[in-house]
Amino acid sequence: MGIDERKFRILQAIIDDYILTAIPVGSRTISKKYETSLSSATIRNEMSDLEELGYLDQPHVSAGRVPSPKAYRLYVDQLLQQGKILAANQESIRAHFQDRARQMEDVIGHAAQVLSSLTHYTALVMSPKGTELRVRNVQLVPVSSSSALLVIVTDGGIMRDAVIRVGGEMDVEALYAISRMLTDRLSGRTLSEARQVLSGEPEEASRRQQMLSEIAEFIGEVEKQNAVGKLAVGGSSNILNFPEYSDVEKAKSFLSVLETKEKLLQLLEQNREMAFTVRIGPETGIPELVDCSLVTASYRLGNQTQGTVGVIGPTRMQYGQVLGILRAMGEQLSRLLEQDKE
Amino acid sequence: MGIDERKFRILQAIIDDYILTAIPVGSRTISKKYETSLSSATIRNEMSDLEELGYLDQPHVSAGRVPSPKAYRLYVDQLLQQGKILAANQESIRAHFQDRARQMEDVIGHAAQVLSSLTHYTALVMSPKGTELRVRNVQLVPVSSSSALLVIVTDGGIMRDAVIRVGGEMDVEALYAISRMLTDRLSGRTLSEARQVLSGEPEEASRRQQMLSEIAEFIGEVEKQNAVGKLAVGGSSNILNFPEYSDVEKAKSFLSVLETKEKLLQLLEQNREMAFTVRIGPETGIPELVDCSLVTASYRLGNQTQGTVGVIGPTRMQYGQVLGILRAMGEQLSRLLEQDKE
DNA sequence: TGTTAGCACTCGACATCATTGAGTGCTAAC
DNA sequence: GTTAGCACTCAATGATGTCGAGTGCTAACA
Repeated sequence: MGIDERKFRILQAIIDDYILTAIPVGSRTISKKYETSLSSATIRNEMSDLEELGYLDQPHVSAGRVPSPKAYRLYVDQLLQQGKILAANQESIRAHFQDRARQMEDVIGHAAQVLSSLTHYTALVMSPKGTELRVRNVQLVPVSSSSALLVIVTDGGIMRDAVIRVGGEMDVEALYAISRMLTDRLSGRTLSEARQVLSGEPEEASRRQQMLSEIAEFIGEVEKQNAVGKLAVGGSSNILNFPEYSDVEKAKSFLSVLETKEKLLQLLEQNREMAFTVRIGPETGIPELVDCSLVTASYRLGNQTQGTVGVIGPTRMQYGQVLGILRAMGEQLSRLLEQDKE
Repeated sequence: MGIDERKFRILQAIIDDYILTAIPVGSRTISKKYETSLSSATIRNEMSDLEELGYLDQPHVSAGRVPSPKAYRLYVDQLLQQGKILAANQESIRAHFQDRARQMEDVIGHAAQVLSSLTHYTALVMSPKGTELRVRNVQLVPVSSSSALLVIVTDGGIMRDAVIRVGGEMDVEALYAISRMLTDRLSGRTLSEARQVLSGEPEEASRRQQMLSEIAEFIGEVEKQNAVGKLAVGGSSNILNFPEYSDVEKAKSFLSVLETKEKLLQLLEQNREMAFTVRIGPETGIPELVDCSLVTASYRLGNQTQGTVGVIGPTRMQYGQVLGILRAMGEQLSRLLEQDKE
């Protein structure tokens, strides 16, 4: 038994209605609101078939039907295939980024807020990872007589800093000379290459040598920190708008997941190359999120995925709308990166 | 009618019990668990008095009594007066900060996590404000041929950066010269002084002049951004552990407040000079937090308050314990600042 | 004058029970 | 293949009764 066109229409009607109301939908509802040419009895037969096929679940015997993850999957695939994901709200989103924020962290925080208020779901925004960053410039800035600030400029426009102890005093000129030397030696290399270059230095136990190894160590830390992007979460409390989370226990476990950023990052990492991903219920792989869906879109610089924006909500999510908004947001962020790069 | 010693003991017993159980406490409970030498009838008389005095509320006529904010206030004042706030968990907190985090933002985020997991309430940690920062060093680091990264080192060890457009090309040496000039001119000044110095420059429409004014503008932004500290929130979902928030509507409004960081910052700003503050229920001034309390402690560098750590929980909070933990956390953060300063 | 025992009263919490209504599955007729 | 009809199921709702914790008051006691 396959799923013919009429079955599909009915399924779609059920999903649409359930997304709107969160109430199990019965045969009469469909017959009255969507398929007026069919009687409820006919619908019942079809629904019975759809249940057998695994597209519908029945909370209990005398309740209406509820779409299963499999149904949402079909629904979304259809959506994606049709390529109907228009970049909605383009203008309104752009408006939110008028005042150029200088720091990436502000940008992703802001983006998460905007996204959550547009969708009414919980928003996740991941900043660019830094694995492939290349060094452009290295500079030591004197802080006190015995310490200096190490600034590493990379091509991401991103920059990291740390206070490095300079054994004994070292004057401005000396620091400057070292900076030039380091820049010469390291520029164009990735962070891990740079670290290797520094570590490979001959072991002369001089002050300078000690400083270099401290720098190498620091680069290692930066690498580690940057290997995972930063994450901003917006609208965590939005989930409580939905009746499926009026159970406090459920809400709590959901919110707890939001607080462990590692899990979320891992989640956003998967399939990061895809322009869009939709993970429905169990597909998220996180037990606490079994009746949530995660929709993500990537943003890019050139051809390379830089980061991911996503939305988490109940499985009965307004997929079409969310995909549209995510697309717009992704494009906006891509554009932002572009112009930062200049 | 005053509040004699026995009344106070009874009130304290009621508060202690209610903090533990969240169940309105009746006269028999007190007579059995706390004041075994008195009968429940006597306790009842005293409780009746205490209610009349405004220290107790009665949810409904045949229920036990619940402490009013006024009661908590008395309780806490007593606690504070006795100076019994020992820095608890000193060691365990110190252990959490073993691996020195380099960036202030990581530190406050981490602190919020630790604080929330120790107290089981929601934690707030505010980073140092930067109003009174003094410039130590200014450096322009070349990024591309037409832009440079501006790095300003201040005495907070804190540093801000931005990409500045350099009109036309400018070689490394030129940037370096400008950096030295700026450092000479600005070091020792506060940010706002520095901005004034730059803005006061004669209007020569040269490239350099344009760059300087861009720098001045940037300093202005930094000032604005830094005027409010950064805020980290930890354990937002902890509030759901408490029965008073098993009502989803309440939980939602609480969590919504947590998402508007401005309000929280404002809250933490008040009385920032105090070593400790305790705001109970309505005293917070935020309607959504009427049955929450906010306890804060400050951390310092020298004699100056740098930032604030705080805990939000239900009014029936374990004030003693929380104050102890906050104190320890504050001291730990102060120490951290100290050693960063070196 | 303060303390206590006793007692009537109140009221939320909880369990029970009947009612209602939405929805199904099945069958027979169209 | 579609539809009307009907019996059946079951969650939700609301009424009812009981239970128990807790109070306030009074009278007796030390």
